[in-house]
Amino acid sequence: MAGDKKISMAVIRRLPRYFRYLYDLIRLDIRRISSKELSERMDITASQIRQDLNCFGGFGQQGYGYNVQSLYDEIGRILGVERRFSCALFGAGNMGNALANYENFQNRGFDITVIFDSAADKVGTAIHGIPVLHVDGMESFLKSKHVDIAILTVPNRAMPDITARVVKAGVKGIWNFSPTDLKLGEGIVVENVHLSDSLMVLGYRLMEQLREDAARRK
Amino acid sequence: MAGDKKISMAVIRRLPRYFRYLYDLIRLDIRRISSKELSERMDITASQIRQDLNCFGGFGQQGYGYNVQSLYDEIGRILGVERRFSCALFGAGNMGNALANYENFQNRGFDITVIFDSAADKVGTAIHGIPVLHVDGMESFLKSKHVDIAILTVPNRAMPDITARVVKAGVKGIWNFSPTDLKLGEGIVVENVHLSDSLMVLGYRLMEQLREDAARRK
DNA sequence: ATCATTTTGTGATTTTTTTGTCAAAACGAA
DNA sequence: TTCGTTTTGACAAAAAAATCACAAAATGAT
Repeated sequence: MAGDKKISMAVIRRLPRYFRYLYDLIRLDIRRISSKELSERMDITASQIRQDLNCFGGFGQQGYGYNVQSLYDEIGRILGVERRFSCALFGAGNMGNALANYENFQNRGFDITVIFDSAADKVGTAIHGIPVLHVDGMESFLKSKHVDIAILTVPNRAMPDITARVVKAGVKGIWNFSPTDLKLGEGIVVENVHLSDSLMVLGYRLMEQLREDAARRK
Repeated sequence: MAGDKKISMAVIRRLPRYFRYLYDLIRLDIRRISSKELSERMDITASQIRQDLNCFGGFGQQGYGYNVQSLYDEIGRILGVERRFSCALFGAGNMGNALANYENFQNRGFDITVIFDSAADKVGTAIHGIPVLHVDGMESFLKSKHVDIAILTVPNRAMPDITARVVKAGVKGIWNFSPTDLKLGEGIVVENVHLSDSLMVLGYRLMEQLREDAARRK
């Protein structure tokens, strides 16, 4: 049952997907589901589903399956959706703007409380009601207000400086949108969103696919 | 040597990262590098680097290491950076705007040639010089102009319709920014960017880290 | 209440991925 | 050239992840 040996990252990264599918089921008013049926919807094996869920405890019932609502609640609890994190957004450029305006994050428990930038025409304004402050003032801000997560959408060249200062100020989580890989000490959690890497992989796979299509059509 | 047995996705997903590091080395005017030194910079094992690179052929030289420039060129060639893809962006919201304005994608060979939206106040305008057309006209547009990739940043509810139409129009690659998982037939390449999944994983890992910190401090 | 059916949880097995190891190749100093 | 050093490429071993397979539990129809 609820064994407490280290859960692998592969499993963790699948949890949000389960969470989304379960939410869909709730909206469809489906009350129970077997690993088999879920596996068909999600296009993974039933065995994997059972194994994944069992990392956290026996949520299912033999001969019945899983109760959708309570499984949803359990996964939500594991992912900590009820918890709230205070976030500071660095960089009010294109991506920064998009993130600041994206309400879903607030709904998911991530509150962007402040935006830092260095452009004179942005400092003093507000985006989606969130004040934009000059990045020079980050230390004093972070000293008075607790911030859990720094969301980094600053240009590459600014990354080393900003990162070092953010970490020094005690921020423990980083959501990184720059292509830079952050090499940070123990105790800092970094989650990267490398859009250009993703795009390059898409390009590679698409080329491969087109090559395959051409070969078949030959 | 250049064996042609299927390259695993795990390897492919690491290539853009090698590519970035090699570019950094070029800018630092470093001409040659051993797997050992690269492994220290990238924080992976030298063995993995050698194994990864050998999937595509013997780029290195014993006693010398790898020539940075030619390795960079090789990986670029594998990733197809010289190829150009024509892209259509669907959704001129926050994320759509950010992507349309992000010049790096154009530089990487992905040309956004058109933007589709359904909002009356957006249709007819241009974003970053790219015309915004009404989504109703996508079929006729896609019939006359070839489009390789659809970039989807439309609301969830619009996804099923847009996806079906895009695929029907012959688009072969999809860069998906919606939380929806696309279940499409063979021959369509989908690359997902699930921002909220990434954020949830960050939240989970951060919670875990904070718990650990607390335990140590106890 | 009985029993055939469903379906989980779990240990075993297989597959995939990563890491370790070393002979052979190339280097570069003397 | 010669020889000790460096470093790859390839293979072997280990670790991690996914899948299989089945006993045991619960269901639900009769």
